[in-house]
Amino acid sequence: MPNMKHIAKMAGVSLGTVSHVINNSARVSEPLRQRVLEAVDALHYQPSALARGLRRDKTNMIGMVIPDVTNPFFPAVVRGAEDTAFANGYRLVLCNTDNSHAKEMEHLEQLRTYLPAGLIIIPSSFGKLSEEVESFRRSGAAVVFLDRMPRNWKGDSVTVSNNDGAFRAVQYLIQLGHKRIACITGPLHLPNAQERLAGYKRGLKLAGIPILEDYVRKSTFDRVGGYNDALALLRLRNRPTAIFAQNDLMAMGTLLAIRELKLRCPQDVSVIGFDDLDVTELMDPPLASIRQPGYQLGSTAVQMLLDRVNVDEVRAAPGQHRVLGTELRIRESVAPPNATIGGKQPTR
Amino acid sequence: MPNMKHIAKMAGVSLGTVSHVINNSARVSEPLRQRVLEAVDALHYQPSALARGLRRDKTNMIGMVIPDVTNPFFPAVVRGAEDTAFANGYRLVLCNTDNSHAKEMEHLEQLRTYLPAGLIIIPSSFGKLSEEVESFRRSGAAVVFLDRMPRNWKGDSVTVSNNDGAFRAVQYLIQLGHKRIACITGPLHLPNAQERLAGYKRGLKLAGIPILEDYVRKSTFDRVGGYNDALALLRLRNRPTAIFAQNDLMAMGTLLAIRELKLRCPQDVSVIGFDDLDVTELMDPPLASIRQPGYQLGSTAVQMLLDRVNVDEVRAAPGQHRVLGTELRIRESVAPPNATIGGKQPTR
DNA sequence: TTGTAAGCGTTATCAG
DNA sequence: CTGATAACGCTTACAA
Repeated sequence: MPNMKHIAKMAGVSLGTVSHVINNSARVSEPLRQRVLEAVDALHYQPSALARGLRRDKTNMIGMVIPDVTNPFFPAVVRGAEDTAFANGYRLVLCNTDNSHAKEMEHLEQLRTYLPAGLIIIPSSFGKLSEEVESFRRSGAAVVFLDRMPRNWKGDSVTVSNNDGAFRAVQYLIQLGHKRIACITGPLHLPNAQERLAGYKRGLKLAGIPILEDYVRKSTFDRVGGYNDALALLRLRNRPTAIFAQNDLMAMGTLLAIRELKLRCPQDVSVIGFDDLDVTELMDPPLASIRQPGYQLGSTAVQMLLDRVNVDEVRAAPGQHRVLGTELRIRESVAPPNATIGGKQPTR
Repeated sequence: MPNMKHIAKMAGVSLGTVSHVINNSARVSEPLRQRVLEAVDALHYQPSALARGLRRDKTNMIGMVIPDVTNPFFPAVVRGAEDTAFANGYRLVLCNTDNSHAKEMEHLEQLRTYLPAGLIIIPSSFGKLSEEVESFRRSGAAVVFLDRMPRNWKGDSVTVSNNDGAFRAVQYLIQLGHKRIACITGPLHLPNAQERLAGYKRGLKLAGIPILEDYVRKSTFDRVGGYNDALALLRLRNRPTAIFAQNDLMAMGTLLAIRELKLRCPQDVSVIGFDDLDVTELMDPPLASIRQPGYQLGSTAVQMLLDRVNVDEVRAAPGQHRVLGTELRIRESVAPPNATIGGKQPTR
């Protein structure tokens, strides 16, 4: 592969001049500039990102740490981040933590040694994380937390209005006449799960409906979790008439559990999710959900990160917490309790 | 951040010795070894991946180029790749090409300057691609094509039995009594789309059913594409009784088109997809599909790549073409033509 | 077994 | 405006 020396020789100039031309770091006379550019073109020269990074103490990579690409909510986020990063000349290094603290830490330690320009992280644990994240900042990388963050985080973050979204979901169910409303939560050490739970409770409280312990099931943010905890809920003597699942994957598990028990959704049980994945409208029944702007979450995170890295006024500014809105999407998986749906055949 | 010099000073040894301890590249006396290790621990030292890569002419990154994480088939592949890479100490750099040749090339050019150990690519174009890929190999990176590859590619690849999968889908439809079977294809410059089309035609031919041009719609591998071309098919005077969509996203679009025209699936039109995404069983109606082993595709690709990089016997071996099997998954979206489904209410 | 030093491909400083 | 030259942090002959 050609390097700067080759270019310099071919163009008959010094190394420094080549560098200056490539980086516009000093005025170079037009004839020399041209010769350099021609050589670059002729040899298909691309500067070594490694050497450059080593020298500059910073690369054009952005580390992105997420729990699991396989959860359909995250790809949209990743895509938003990737697009914005790419448009600005940055590259994304994707890391799956698989919800494991150990994996998360290992990824971070490794990532740091590449001197990325920044780090975007959807954390799945909060133990020694802050410490590790601190050393990213010390090494000059900008850090943005996405979707969730440690309690005491003072830096940049982008999240969604979890509490509000959950609140409105519950409010809508109540408005339909539901009183026995259950909630399947994500792992409660995750702030977003907590916030959604808080929103759920707020909704019930406001309507004067007592919060039953049995109706709150701590689960995992996946289909299996939703399935298992929905089964448990549906087997209660005092079965809920509506279930709010804290994400769509769990809502899907809930639908499966409802089928399993030969119940019907929404006639016997209403279900509402959170995320509003693309497939919700195609489901049986179409799943009501709280929409989260995944793509925007990712692209906003990268934008904030790059501003902090490149914009002088922002570099030293205090941490920004950006909160994006959520939106209730009503679909056929919710109905009044014990409703016979007018004009519609029961779905299977 | 601490570097090797710090460790050397702290342990009272030379730079070279530290390096030897860290890489096990030479026998170092136990006492020195211990002192080095202690210093490493005390300072939380991590070698700079940039410096190391620059010196070794190779990093522990694997570039992964895919069309779009947002297509739910790819995350499984990415996840399989990520897991296997991580387990072997490698990191994945993810690049979305958005099905654009330009983006693809730009990603590749940039990627190469990081001297990745390898490249896994699901190509979305084939123009100057081979050329660029060649320079990866010259720079010492192993390259594995995934899911599709250029005609003349002689290196490693992992694909699935596209032709066979499509063939069996069509065969099944025919067996149910269908004669008017349409096919919505992906972009035909993509080999996998071609193969699936060939499998479709093979199935029809074998049954002596003529292949109608009107029944083959060249589309794009997304929901909108499926929707539009399904609409066109469903408006034909001689409407097909079954539609084979070359991926699940297009099959979903097809279901939407069917609803739009107030037809019913499967009573009026049977639909079968390709991919077998996780959500298929929850759809309305549950979507029949050809299963592709996404995760395995990704993990196999990384495995092949690492073998070529690290295993002496493999390094110089001729390119391997691994083909993974597909599997027909029957679900309620297919039925005999004009069937009144016994005991079931028509779905909506 | 351990230390020394060259060099990987850049950038940045400093003379000229 | 241009050219030497010293880092950046590491690996790897080679010398001691």
